[in-house]
Amino acid sequence: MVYTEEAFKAELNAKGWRSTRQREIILQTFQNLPEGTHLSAEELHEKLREAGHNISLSTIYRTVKLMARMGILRELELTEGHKHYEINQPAPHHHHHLVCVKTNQVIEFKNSAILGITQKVAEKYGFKVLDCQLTIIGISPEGQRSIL
Amino acid sequence: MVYTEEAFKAELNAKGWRSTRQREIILQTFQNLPEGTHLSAEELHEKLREAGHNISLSTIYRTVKLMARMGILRELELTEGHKHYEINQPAPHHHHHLVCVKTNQVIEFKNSAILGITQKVAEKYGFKVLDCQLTIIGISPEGQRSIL
DNA sequence: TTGAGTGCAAAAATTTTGCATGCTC
DNA sequence: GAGCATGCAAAATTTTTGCACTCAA
Repeated sequence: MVYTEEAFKAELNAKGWRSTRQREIILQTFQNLPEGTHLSAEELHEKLREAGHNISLSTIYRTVKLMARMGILRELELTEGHKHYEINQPAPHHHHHLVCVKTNQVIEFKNSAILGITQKVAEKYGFKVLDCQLTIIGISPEGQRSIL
Repeated sequence: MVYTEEAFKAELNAKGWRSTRQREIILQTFQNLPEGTHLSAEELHEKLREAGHNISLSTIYRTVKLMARMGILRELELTEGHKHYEINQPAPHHHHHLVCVKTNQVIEFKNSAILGITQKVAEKYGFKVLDCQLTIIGISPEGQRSIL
């Protein structure tokens, strides 16, 4: 899935919002990230600065929230203490997370059954689905071995 | 599932931690909440104060984090902007959440297949499971009707 | 007796907001 | 031209931490 600038603009305009340079850049940045990479607001800010784009943190916060509400980004709250965002990929690339409470490691996994469950539940309640996340919290093999 | 004071103490001691009045009270408070109720640190603080227990916010933050790491509480990050905690119920009571990005409403649902998927994934990676949460983010019927 | 746990206040970290200015529609 | 979006700084919110004191093991 590659959102073209035009499609993005059309979707924004349809809701009365506007296409801006900042929003385009942020979308492109997320689309060019290696699969599974997720960034916090601060990390995105830094990455943009490195690329020569001075976009304020306020705008970043406002934009990622907007894009999450549009279903373009997924908002992840894993173990790092702040929110992370990543591109919301459709079915074959869609993944979920396994999180260790001891080592804080995060493993991604895919499972095709989850989407089916999600669609059935959403249909029952009349929801339009933007994203679904199965997060498994547990203790990794390394964590189980550690003394603490 | 009702954790007795003794079982709680034993589990704490087994890891070198201690059973304290504050920890007992917090556990009891969560256990007496109606099913599906989740509280933020601040809400728990207020609830404890109402019940005549003056436990500092610091202790509350430290305790809920500890209990989440023990698997006694689940840490939820739904839409409210801060973490919420609830008792981690075993299978028949275990539930998941459907969240609307427009109205912020949260619906709980149960699904027995999720635990099976979780166990299979955890086994593959050698994880000991503490909790699993399928969170569906979408737009509720009311949200779809709203103009904004 | 030892050191883990608590409370308090201060600090840190993260996110939101008011307002003047800029830019899209 | 109207009003949504941005940037900046300030504020608000949420969470963590240092330290002296308390209490469980």
